[in-house]
Amino acid sequence: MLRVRFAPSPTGYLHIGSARTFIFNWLYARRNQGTMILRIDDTDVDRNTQASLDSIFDGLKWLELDWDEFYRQSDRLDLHRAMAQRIFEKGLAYRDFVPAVADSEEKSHGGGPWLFNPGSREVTPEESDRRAAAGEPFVLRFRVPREAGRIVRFDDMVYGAQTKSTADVEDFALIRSNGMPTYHMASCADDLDLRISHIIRGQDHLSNTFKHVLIFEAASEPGAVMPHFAHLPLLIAPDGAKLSKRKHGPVVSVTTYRDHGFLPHSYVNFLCLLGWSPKDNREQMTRQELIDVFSLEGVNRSNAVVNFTEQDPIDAKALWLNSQHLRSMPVAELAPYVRATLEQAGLPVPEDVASFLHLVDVIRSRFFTLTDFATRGRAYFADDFVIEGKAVNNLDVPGARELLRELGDRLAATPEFTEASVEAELRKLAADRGVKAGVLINGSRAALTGQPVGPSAFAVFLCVGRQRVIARLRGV
RNA sequence: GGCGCUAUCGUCUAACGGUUAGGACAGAGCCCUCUCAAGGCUUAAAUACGAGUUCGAUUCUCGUUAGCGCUACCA
Repeated sequence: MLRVRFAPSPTGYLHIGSARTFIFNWLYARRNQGTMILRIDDTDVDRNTQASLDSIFDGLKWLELDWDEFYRQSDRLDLHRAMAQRIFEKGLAYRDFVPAVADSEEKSHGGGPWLFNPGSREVTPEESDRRAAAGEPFVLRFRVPREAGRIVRFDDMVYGAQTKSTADVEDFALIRSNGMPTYHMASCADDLDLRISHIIRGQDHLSNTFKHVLIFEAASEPGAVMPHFAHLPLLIAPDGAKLSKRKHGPVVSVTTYRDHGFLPHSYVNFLCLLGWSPKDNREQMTRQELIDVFSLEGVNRSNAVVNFTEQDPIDAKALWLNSQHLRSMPVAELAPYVRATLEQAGLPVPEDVASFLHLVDVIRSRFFTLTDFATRGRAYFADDFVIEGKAVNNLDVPGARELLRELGDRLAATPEFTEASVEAELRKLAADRGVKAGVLINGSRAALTGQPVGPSAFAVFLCVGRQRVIARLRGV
């Protein structure tokens, strides 16, 4: 049975890299009828925040991503400690009574890596037990094998065969002196206990995996199968640095894209294209298509740049992809998002469903985000819109306002109100007054929508509705 | 410093020894057109560098350089 997990630590908002890790896990699970597990890795009590946890849930909810099982590590500390104890009893871990050094530089300088505190490995079991019983604090460390030539190896489904000499692996901590398991201990214990079959996570854990292999080997029963590993390339900033809120601002948070009016799925689609490819030049894909085609073989090995600037936090390709989805998805699927956007902006939603769908269908052809419906599309829903500068230019064409008012009068005098009838009326007026139809067409668009650009003008007349058209033209 | 990973157009990527190195976004131009998008066409743009293996390297090997990651009683 295939089981994957996404295991964030609640120490910040939901990062877009984390979101992508969730998505790849989720896609892999859904693709292979597996189980998606959400596990909150909250063993660092000092840094955990409720706000961060909320942000994770909010982000995943917005992206419409779900999971089948939920755990939090703080509920499972006994399991972690028991597994550490088992490793200790096998002699594969030892108590280190040396206090933590405040400055970690102290450890590592001097050329080679820091491996362990001198003497701590050699403390006799009797002395160790005695000092522990006396209440002396200690950190439980893994006793990394020190025989010359000992190699740790594993196969990564993305990065291939990996090896590392144990001479380069330090005696890492399993249990802190305050009794809390470390990330490595808790993560491995849970992965084992939850029978995770594939650990799919960021590449920043690639070198940690050697430690995890050591823990798995020490903690599992003989013959137990180790999880498979698949590491994902990182998402980085245009300057090559890791994305960080402090340095790069809001681009790193999924809420930024939500607030910019992205469709959840199009953002998922965009994230998928960072570090993964279906290899057939397809870019715009539905969620089902993504599920059908996702595979670890398609995952890249080099980091992917999220292309933003200080002026514009949105990657141009993400915006393009959003517009593609916005314009091509079934309008009935889009409508609820538009409805929510309008309601949030305090705009009334047309009651008649059919005409609402038609309206959305017409105006979405020029929009890029959901936000556009409430801003550039405001005049379709409310009367309190402002006429943009460039649109004003269209009205300021000599004679335009008079003509538009007259058009309003003529339309008021004609009961028929279809694209064809409006066009006929407008062209007739232009011919009667000897002006180009464009003056009336562009002027109408400006007067009716406040926008210099938009859908075909005659479609606009119908979308705005007869009453409003007449009122707006006459009031120009 | 040590160890690990990575390296194709500005960006995302395709090409699992033989291609005029393909696609997409962004850029430029043209067409279409009631505006603006969309769409169509065209254009500019890349194999980090150096060796080696091979009849032939983007592709395999080694080195250099660069970037990233790990090197915490963070995750």
